[in-house]
Amino acid sequence: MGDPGGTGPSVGRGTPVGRPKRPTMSDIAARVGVSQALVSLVFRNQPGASPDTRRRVFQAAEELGYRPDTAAQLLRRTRSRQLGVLFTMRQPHDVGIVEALYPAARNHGYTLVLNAMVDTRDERQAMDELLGLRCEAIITIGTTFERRHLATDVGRPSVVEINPLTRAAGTDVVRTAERNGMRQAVDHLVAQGHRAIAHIDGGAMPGAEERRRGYRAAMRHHGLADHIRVHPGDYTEESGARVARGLLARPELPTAVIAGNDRCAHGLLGTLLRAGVRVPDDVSIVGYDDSQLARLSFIDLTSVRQDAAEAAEVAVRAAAERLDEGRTADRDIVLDPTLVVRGSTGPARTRSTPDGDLLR
Amino acid sequence: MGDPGGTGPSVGRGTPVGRPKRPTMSDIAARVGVSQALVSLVFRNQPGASPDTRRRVFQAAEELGYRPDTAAQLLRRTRSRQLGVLFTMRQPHDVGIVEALYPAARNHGYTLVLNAMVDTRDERQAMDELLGLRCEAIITIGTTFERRHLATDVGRPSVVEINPLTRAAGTDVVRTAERNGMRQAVDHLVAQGHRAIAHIDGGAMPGAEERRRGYRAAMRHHGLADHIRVHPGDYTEESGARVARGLLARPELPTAVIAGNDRCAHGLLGTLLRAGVRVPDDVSIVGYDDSQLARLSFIDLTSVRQDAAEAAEVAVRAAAERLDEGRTADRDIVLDPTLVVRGSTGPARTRSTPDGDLLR
DNA sequence: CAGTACAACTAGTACGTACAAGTGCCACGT
DNA sequence: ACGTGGCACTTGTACGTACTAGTTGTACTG
Repeated sequence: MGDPGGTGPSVGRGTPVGRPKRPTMSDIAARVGVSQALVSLVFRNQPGASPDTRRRVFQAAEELGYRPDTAAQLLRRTRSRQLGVLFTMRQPHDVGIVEALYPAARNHGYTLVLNAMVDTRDERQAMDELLGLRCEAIITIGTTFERRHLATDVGRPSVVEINPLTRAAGTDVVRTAERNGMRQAVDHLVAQGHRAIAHIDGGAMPGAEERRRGYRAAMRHHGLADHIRVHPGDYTEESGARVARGLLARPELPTAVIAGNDRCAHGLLGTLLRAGVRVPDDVSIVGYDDSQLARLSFIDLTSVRQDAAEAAEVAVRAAAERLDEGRTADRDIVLDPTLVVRGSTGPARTRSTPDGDLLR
Repeated sequence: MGDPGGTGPSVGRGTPVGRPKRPTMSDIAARVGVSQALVSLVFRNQPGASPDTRRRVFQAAEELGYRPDTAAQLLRRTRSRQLGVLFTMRQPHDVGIVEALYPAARNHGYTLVLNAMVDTRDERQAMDELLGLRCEAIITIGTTFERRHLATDVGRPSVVEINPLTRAAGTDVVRTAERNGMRQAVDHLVAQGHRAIAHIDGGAMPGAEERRRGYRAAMRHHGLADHIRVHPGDYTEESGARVARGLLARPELPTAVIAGNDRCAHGLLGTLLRAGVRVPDDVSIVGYDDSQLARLSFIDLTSVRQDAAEAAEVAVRAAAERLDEGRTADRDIVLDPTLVVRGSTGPARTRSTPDGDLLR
């Protein structure tokens, strides 16, 4: 703490022990008998070197075990063409987005620099590292991006937020039409005869508030305002499990539950199954994200799909627009989700208890 | 492909559009009225600047929104003190190790550079990026590290492999005493009266072969050679699900199954539960890794714990020994796992079918 | 045959920082 | 008065690459 230089063993502080220094372009140049500048040309694949020379340069590079020095390249280049990615590794859907970012970035001629947010490092620190590496733009995934992290406006990078917690001015946002997604989920359940449809919300997690509102609106639209039940939760399995235990303690289960995300749905599903509740015969469950979890054969979750590849592509394009085309106005990009129906939803059960509700 | 310079829109190729260049140490120096070298001293927290000057430097830095340029630092410094991490984001246990690496690296005065292996990028490419960033050592987690990726021995970085697929010469290895872990798992089950204990192996995944052998040895040790059943699988949920379906199709289930890892156990558990099999009453299940999955209340998996924090700490220390203390001999560090008993294992069921086997 | 165009190259410098080797100044001791 | 030592600071250079502005040599044009 408060030790920018880092604290460590003093032994060997000066030079990595016994490590020969790596070959540079000049070494290659000397070996081939040309200038360093020409070697640089060859590696950048630019005109100005004969085919024969190119071959010899590549061969010498191979023989010497040459690797371009990214630090030097970054320092010298006018553009770094690097995009920083701030993300968490614990949400399967976020991981999917990161994976999709690689090809998307490549398509636009950019390189990614990952920076995971883990408990032991705060957002500020992660951000600093990315900026230190000259990232031209930062893409955040599902994080609380705080604008104050950027000390001043001088040299401030572009920021694109995917599914952000809160929307900040001066940034582009790529988000899902949560209202639409919730509407599809409720429509689907209602079409199957469900009326008592509960929702486990995501509390203060990204997108949770809109999903909550979307759920309420969709329920009202179907004249089911009286059946609105929002159970507080978050985006973890345990929140789903906790709500499940709460529901089991009551005399009557809802016939369907829409979870805040797939992990939450997983916890709900697992806990209900353990308690002998049949899914979807007794209770239908809908998840959110359509992450890999939802697709597992024994989970087989109906889920609101957010297309990770599309979000990634759109986010990179937004960054490219700012960097390459000079756009300065903020963009708010809303992607439409799609309900993917699987085995966790089915027709509403006929209530067996003497209750006023009728089937359908 | 074959376009090292990257292909992208030609617009704005030269300079990020409308972006003022970031402040440097010289800017701070000019503002405070000192030399750039002194500013450098201040940031490195080295002696040679008066308290008053330090304060003014920091203040000017704040006002200008200065951020140190990592590229320039890397280029100039004799040591980068960076460790590259090659990992996959799909195994919860591996994610746990990555998280634990951050504090471990900090303790030894190192910084981490992450590089995720995703389907769209091969190992070779990821490796090159890390080396380009001057990482002094590479830590791989559960990957097939191929030595040929390092073109020559010149400037070759140290490599520490955590749970590698195959052991390569010239690298340090941090691995788990799989035999020991399997022994504990089998001992535990046998103590509960189990005899028909099956194993779903991890196929060609890291550590799988040793776990398989450990299982066989432990079974033989208990005189249960006749009950050895190895079902081929891998480290995914679906492999566990597949084996579950296979088991269900047979007349008799084993009374216990040891899965190759937690994800596999999860698939097994989920599929069995769905089929009405009670766990642990009908079948006991043991996982491997003790990842977050195992700890979920509705999964509650008895699992062989590999301590991620310990593995991370030991791996960083191994790298530091080579880099700071000049060790050159390979080290093979074996960590002992611990069985964590949870609710997925219990006493063996009494067979209800007319079968020669007796209880216990 | 002079002039020109082009391919194939080289020289020189800048990027932002770290580090080695100074320089000036003041307090101190004798 | 003179040296001595330490503090606070500066100068100069190097890191490895990219990019601009040349400089050759050769073939081609009219």
